[in-house]
Amino acid sequence: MAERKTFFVEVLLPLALNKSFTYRVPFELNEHVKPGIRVVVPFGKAKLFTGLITKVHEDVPSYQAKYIEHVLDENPIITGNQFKLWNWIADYYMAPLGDVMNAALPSNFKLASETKIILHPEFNKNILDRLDDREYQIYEALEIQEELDLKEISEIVGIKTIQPIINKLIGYKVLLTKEELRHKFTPKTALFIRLTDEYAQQDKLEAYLQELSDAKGKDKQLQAILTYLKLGGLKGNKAEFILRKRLESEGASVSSLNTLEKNGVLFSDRLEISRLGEADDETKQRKALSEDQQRALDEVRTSFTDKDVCLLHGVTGSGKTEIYVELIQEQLDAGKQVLFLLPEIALTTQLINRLSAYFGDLVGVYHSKFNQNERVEIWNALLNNNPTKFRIILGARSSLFLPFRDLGLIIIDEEHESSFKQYDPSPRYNARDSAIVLGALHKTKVLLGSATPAFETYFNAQEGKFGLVELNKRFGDVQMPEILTANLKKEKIQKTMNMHFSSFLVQHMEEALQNGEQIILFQNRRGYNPIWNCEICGWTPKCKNCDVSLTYHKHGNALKCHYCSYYAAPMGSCPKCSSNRLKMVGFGTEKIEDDLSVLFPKAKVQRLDLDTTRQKNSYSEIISNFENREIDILVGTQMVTKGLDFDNVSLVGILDADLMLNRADFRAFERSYHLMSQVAGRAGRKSKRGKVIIQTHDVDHWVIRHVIEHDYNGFYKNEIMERKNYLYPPFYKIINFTLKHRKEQDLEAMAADFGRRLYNVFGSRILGPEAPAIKRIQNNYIQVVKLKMEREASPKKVKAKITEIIDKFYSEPMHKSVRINIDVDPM
DNA sequence: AATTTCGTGGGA
DNA sequence: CCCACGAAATTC
Repeated sequence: MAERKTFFVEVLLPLALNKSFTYRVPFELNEHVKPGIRVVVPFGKAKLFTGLITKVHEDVPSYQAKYIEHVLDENPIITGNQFKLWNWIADYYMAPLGDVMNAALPSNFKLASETKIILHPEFNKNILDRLDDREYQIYEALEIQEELDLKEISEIVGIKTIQPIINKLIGYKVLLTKEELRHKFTPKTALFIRLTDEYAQQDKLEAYLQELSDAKGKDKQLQAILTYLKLGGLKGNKAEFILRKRLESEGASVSSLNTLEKNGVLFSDRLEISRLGEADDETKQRKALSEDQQRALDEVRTSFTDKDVCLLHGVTGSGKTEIYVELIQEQLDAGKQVLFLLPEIALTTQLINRLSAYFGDLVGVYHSKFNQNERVEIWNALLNNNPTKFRIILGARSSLFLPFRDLGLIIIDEEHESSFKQYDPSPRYNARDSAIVLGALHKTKVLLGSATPAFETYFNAQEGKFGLVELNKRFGDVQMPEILTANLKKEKIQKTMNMHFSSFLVQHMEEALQNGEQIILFQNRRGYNPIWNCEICGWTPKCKNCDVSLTYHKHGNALKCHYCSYYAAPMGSCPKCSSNRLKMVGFGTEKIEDDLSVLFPKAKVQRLDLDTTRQKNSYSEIISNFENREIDILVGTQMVTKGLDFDNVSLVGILDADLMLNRADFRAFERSYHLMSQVAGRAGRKSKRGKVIIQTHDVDHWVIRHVIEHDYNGFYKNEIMERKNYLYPPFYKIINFTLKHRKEQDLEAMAADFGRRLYNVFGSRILGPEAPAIKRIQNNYIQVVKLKMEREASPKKVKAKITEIIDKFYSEPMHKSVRINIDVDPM
């Protein structure tokens, strides 16, 4: 018999800790432990966690290690390259590896136990007399609920320290705790309907149809059944389930379906649905490339011969997608996988449909709103390198964590988008930059696409680090839109403003509406929502947890905080001076919607922002309504700027350019340029040159001038000098340290101390500490310290120093209660 | 991160 | 003296 070895494993747990934990392997599992395999391990007093084995070894630790409880996988669920990427992200973004794992694994893979409290099975009613009020309350709640978690119990009794009470009740044998491994996932279902077995019989059905058509007032029921049959509900004698929604949209009335169900003709059931495999039947023909596109494609290929990353800089509407399609096809033909990254909101749009039309089932969509089963399905298909499924992954930033086996190309569209950077929760990684690292790990080329490249990217292209290919013409020689400014300063003096609309804009809107053309209005989001203000004393309602004014939401008639869940009812009079002169100031999209209904009572107006798209499908619904021309004017935030192509939009209005230009942020101009030219790109497609009107007080602003002339290059040249002079990216790298604490004074003192320690090492590269514009969020005060370091500095050395300083700082007892968040390359 | 343990100050 | 809370320690 072979020698019995004692193995230990390093297990990575989904916690924000910078270390792994050592567990002992029971002999019978010796054969099953390998790096990359998930295990269930006990943690703390009674918890169970799923963790990932990172290493198997025989080094006996100095403490008594606990045993692994279960092994969950036969084979590793992550690849070596994935693990390398995790480590790179953890190092570069200074995030705990556990956080990276949390971001990387689909939540279906992560099981964590939750402590549940239940009644003791041997519990004896006699003991109830000995319970006090609180204890009795808990008992009572469990009689009703059966199972409660600690937080719920704490809410029921109204105090926070419930552990002693629970322990006492456990001693009395009233309660028990139960540790439960639970899947966080609930499958998505929808209502389906089919004929009952009885009516699925040919003769029975025919007789019934005859009966319906003879009887009076039953045509709707007849029609409902015919619709069901038309959609292929009956296969021989077998009745198939059909999506109820689909029947309804094909003309079966809701009430007749209900009646038929009541009469035992139809039978409905909730079934699990997946979004997989619903691609269009017909595969579209690929479009032939224009001369310009062909040239760009050739240039991209040439660039890839000696550079790993290439920037495709093509104006909106220049047809970058067709070039992507060619490059994807080439990889597919070579049997390789392709990763196509997009900003989250662009994912729900037409691009998916277009690519699915080209590539059918080979496209897998991976993004946060999609169901977990599907994610695991995609994960496993990639892990097994399934040659017939999901060869192209279309996804938001997290899809870069998938287990690619044979990656041939990475495409990042809308590369400049700030949503590629994750802020909360940690890891604060930039998916574009991480994807370039992923490309290097796989020895794969990376293509970045944008109409308005990020400065960092364009800079790298100019320096020759990345290849650069330009597409300056719109596809089919559609003209670039004509951009005009509306002079708010002048109109205010001449009193020709109508609410927030200049007469210039109104006039063009009228014209467009008369021609039956559609309009998009863009309004930057937060900070511009309506707030209340007392005209007499200037009082404004504030959030009680955060240092912000509450904004008014007509929907729900409430004053809400954008940073926490606090809300308040609108007050009739000012609580400070009791006047009733409370007025709304500022204008959000809601207000604009109202104003429009006054200005253009006949036009159909629709809002597109976070509020109106909260429900899952409302976004695509609004978009398709707009496409079908059921909406005349679409008012929206950033959302209207993203990759939407509409044929009938002749006018785009930017309601307030000044607000974005005047932001105190070194990226304010870059962002303004991006936003303005992206929205402008929505105007005018095939037949007619579009018009864009920018409302501003400063019509001669140099950024606006460059937008008008569609001159990215000129804008870049101007702005890059500023960046250089003021030591900003891409010349310098920034790391932000955000300190949070409940007490303002303590925080200020600690932040000053922390800043001083950094200053002692990095000198004038340290800025701050400083309170941000919003200095308190959810009852925590905030201070920010910035580090600006030379691009040439060694990130490894800098980060080692930072880690040293932070560790030292935290080792001093007085600093234990402050939290420090690190944000590398902040956006 | 999420519990468990520790320390302190208020209320009877 | 006890109890509730917040801070600090601990997790293999």
